[in-house]
Amino acid sequence: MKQYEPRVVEEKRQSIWEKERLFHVTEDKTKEKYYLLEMFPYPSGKIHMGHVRNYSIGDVIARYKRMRGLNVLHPMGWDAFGMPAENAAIERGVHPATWTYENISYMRKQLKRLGLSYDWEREIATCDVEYYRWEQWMFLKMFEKGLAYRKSSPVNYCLKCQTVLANEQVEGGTCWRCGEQVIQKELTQWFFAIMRYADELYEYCDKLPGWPERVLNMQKNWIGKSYGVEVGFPMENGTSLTIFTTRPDTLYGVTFMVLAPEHPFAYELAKGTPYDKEVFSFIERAKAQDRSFRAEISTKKEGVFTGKYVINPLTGNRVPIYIGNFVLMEYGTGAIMSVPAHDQRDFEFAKTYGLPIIVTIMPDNVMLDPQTMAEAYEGDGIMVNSDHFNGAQNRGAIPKIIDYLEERKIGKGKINYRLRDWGISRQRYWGAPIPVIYCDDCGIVPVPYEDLPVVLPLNLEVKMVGKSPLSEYAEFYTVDCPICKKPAKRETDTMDTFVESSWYFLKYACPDYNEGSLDRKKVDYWMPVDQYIGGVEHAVLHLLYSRFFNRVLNELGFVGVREPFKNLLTQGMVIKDGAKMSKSKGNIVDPDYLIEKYGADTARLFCLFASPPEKDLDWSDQGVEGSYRFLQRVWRLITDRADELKDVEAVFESEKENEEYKQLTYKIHKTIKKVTDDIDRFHLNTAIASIMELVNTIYKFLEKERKEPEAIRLLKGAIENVITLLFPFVPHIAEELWEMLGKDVHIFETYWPEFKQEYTKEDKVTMVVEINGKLRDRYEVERDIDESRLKEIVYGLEKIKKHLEGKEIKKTIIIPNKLVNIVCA
RNA sequence: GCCUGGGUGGCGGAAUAGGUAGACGCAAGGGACUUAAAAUCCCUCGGUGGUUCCCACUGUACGAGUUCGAUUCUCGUCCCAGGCACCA
Repeated sequence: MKQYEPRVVEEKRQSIWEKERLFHVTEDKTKEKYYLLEMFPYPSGKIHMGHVRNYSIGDVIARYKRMRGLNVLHPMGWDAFGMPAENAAIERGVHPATWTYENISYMRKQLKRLGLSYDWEREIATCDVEYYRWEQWMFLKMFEKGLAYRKSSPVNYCLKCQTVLANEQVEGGTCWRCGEQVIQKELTQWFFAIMRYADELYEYCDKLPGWPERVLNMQKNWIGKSYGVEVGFPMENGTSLTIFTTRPDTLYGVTFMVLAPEHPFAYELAKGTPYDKEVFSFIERAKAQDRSFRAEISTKKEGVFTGKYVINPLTGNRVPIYIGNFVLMEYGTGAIMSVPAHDQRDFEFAKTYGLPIIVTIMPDNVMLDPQTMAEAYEGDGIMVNSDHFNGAQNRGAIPKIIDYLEERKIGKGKINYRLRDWGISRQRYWGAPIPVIYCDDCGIVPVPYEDLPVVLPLNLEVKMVGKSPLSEYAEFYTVDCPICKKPAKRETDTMDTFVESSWYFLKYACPDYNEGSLDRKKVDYWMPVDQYIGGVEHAVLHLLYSRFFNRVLNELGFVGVREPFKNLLTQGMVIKDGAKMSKSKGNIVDPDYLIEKYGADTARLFCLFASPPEKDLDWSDQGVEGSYRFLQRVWRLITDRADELKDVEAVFESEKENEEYKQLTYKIHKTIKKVTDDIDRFHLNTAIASIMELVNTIYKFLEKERKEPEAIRLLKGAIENVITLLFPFVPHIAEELWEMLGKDVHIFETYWPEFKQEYTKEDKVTMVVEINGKLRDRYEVERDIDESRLKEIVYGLEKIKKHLEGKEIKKTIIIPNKLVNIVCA
């Protein structure tokens, strides 16, 4: 018997795969296509367990789909621009490009060592000029359409990373990458107009049945769609103050207005009034407050009276205007109407500043009295103090009130979004240059298409200074204006790296295409991605940006589909000792060590078996041992009798007279069915469990000496199935064993076993016998037994008779082939 | 506060349409083989109690409900994880 040496087996199989270009695909119209994609990694140095897990899951699906005859595109590449490369440059004096490409080559080797079935001929790295030049090209197209624009606005800025961050990249006031507190800074930046797609991105969430509920929920939360109305409150100077509210049903209860300190009217109103000084100092104070501090719920709500009033257009009441630190300029109109009776914040503000409270919604059970109310009533009820809306249910009245406002031209129904446009400028070096030139005379001038790419210069030294390296490098930024030819300056900011990952899945379809950004024909053959697999941490970032970018490219005519990812699987994290595996926690397991010790097949098997893909995986060294043990057990099962089995013709079903043969036949077919169904619904852990069961059954079968030719043939059939079913999970050992049985590996690559329906159900079933829902006995009968015959048997059972003594049977419920429940008094 | 998920043995996890709770694996205990160990193989393994080759009761976070029957459906409570949050 040959010892199981994973390393030898795996290196042998991998070199064959590589030599035969087994995973290379081309567009084949005669076959059904299947685009399987896993989120590409950032080349940080080495792969980690999260990658091993993600890519193992993907590889099972890729290999399984290939075996089922689909034309599978399974690519891999590198999200290669980004900050860590610059940090490495600063810390170790190595150029970001060198660092990145070295990491790529090491990590590529690691992924190959895992036996992942990628078409490496389609590999892309986003830091490659041939990649980002087309991104610059897309930027110019977006600029033409007004989808890329420049504006000055307060932006999130991380002092440690020395760059701007998009809203999506700020987590609880801290930087998503380094965890440093994010500050607000007024800067002129480039933005992508993702808000134009806010509604569609929101509404399409309901048209993505293949996405996890959780992710769609997160995207919806992020987009934050809310229905309401904009209402103009006339001011005494003749203009009007517009506010946004989702609660027009409380309009009759407005007792004051509040403006954001940044509101253009804020200072204007107080000017020249006795409140002038106080208002001015309040605004300055509020503006100086840190934004994340101001956004804290616990921060005290403060305000100041401007000395001016508006008229409530419904009641004619004169209502004072305040300025408050809790009103946000970015949301709605930067001004709110305040209804202290029905909004807790307004209530607290009113109490502090002694403002009146008017109740307009009355709950069913209590009478609200403004004098005694201890808090705002935010629930539903009957409208009161509301003129001709009195007596209406507030919820039902909202559309009618909006109609009423629109008829009188006081207000207009409006939908507001929380989503902001995507700020893409980064004051960093290691990214794709934004292809724009600034000319004193001509203004913002896009780089002409024929001048692309704007190449990121590699011959400069990267060191940590306050500014981006490019802004210090005259050779880069000194340029003549393409229009007037006078000296001008090139943009020195680079694009957010999330731009690269917003379209890489399209480039995989045509990696070598050079005549334009994308080869529409090939893109249309492969898109959409049939299955996308990656971590849930990108639920709003990458996945939302990609949905946006794909729409833009759809409108520009480069891709036929609107949504890029048909099905999404978000795999859980890898946990060890109760915490996410990470260098800082010191609880990492190095994939290299694991592969060295147990081999790639064991590493893959453990990751797949220990928990279902979407859940977190609890790392267990003993669990790895267990997976290794199982593979050795399979190895022995075949190698111990390979010679004996080699020339035997396998059968997958055997005569019904022999009970043991029959049982094994059933087990074979039931396992094929179970594994097929389980892979289809991503229950990879239970698929493996059922293969283990089949192996256990075969060992049981072998406890008796098997000499009859029929037994040997059936044994071979069972073993062949173990190997084919295992193949997507542990391809190296499976192929090796397959070959040992004298079989052709090439057939195997495209073969998935079929089960016979008749053998997935045994002809004898164990019926459960319950009395009043309590299990009392079990009994084996023929499948589909006649009901009256069954009752006769069941009533005659000793244990049942004992329990039924002296009781009257009221009815008997029979679930065919499962259970009998006798209901008695 | 709002919106999603989730809570099952010592542990990771099964139970696809309301029908045998705990598949499969890990750990643990016992045994076989061995001079010994490793490896391998076999047995036991939710809890409590008993007349202990068997039987009873109990058990899927907690409390109700629907049902002949609930881990699964409904309502309420508690806890955990994630998202959003002074968003008007």
